[in-house]
Amino acid sequence: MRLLQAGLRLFAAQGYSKTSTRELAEAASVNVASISYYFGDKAGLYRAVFLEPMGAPEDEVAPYADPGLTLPQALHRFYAGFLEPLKQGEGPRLCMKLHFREMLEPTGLWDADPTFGLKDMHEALLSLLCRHFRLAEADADLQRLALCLAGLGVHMHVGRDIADRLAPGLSEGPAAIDLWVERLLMFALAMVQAEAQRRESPLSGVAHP
Amino acid sequence: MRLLQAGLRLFAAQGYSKTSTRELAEAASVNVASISYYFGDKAGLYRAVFLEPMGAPEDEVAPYADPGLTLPQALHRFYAGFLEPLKQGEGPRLCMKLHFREMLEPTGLWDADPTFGLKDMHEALLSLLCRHFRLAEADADLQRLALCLAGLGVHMHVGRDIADRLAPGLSEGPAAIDLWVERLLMFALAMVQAEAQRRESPLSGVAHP
DNA sequence: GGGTGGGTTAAACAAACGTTTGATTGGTGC
DNA sequence: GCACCAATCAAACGTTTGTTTAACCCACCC
Repeated sequence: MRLLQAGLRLFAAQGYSKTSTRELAEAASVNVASISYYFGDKAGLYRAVFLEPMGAPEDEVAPYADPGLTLPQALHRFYAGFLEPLKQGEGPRLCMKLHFREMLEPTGLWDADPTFGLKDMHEALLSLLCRHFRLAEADADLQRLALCLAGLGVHMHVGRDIADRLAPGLSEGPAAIDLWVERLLMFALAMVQAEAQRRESPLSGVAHP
Repeated sequence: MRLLQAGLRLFAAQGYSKTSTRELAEAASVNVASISYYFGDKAGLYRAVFLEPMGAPEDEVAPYADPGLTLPQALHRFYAGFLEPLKQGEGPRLCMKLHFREMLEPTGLWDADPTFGLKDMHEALLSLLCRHFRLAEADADLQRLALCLAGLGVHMHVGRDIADRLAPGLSEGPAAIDLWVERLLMFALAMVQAEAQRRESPLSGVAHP
């Protein structure tokens, strides 16, 4: 159905409310009535676009939740999986963008659970860190670390357009994305190590003015 | 003018296009016509709300662009300045949110320069890193590092709501924000150090599967 | 008191919105 | 040939949008 493609493209590009039904219909080269005919209404089309390409959400988590992996291995899989949509065509990229857009200004779709699969991801990240730090339960500082580690990945998606203007061409092509994964992993490991050092000698905070 | 307050609140909360003029007028307890009377049109009110609290943009950059500062000092000022709005009332917080919203889906206000003051910030960050790494000019890896450092700060603003759901109470009160600044600084320094090590021995990449 | 002008108001405006209608099409089974 | 079905279409629906209109109020000045 061409409406799904047009919906993904337009909703991801300009948001839900700025996209009119007529615009959608014209972009898909179909009649306006087709929207309500196939999806009930505009919100139905949005729902369909939003939920369609979502397989099992645990597929996202599984690769790096494996307890057998070392920390660098797990984090590498984490970032590689996170940035993988950037390597493929514009389809998966737009899909990611749409999801992050929904996250930043919910249309009410997942009002009940605005954290979506994010919750799972965060918990997987936490348990991974718990294992590494040999902690039974995550404390506040581990939460902070986990949020920053995830933020590194999220930032690559939501800030991509701006980053491309500030430093053009840094995400061009699959090879560039692979390089990003490498760097993110390096930064992430450095952050984990810094947190570990802080835990050993809590007073090692850098002297600030 | 109550319209400015209502505009800030509503525009920041639900975006430009989802906020109607009648909603704005009712929230401000004024007549609908007042919007065009005082601001010309809805876009004028948005412009006023958006630009009003902006002093000189170089004030944002100046504190940490000083070449006399050490790297930890400069980065501390950077993050402290970045998160300071979070410590104040909801006014500055909403203002920040509005600006980041504009960044993620431009209404056309700064279409000419969608990077806004971000460009200045990024360049200041780059020159700071250049000094630290004794580089004449920033290369791609330095750009990547700068983007990640900035992303750490940006993430605190755009991801605050979601982070609060994933790990509630981590940003409650000025003391918690100060702690965040400390941690972000620690992570940032760790990332810079990791990049420095990588530059010394380029092959020190972690073995990944 | 009468006029002046800024501020406010309800009402109206055209345009765009999401949605529905009823007619038309083209293929399928009988 | 005829009935049936899903699919598509132009047109119209009623509502909401942003904006404008014209009247009104009230303090002020000559």
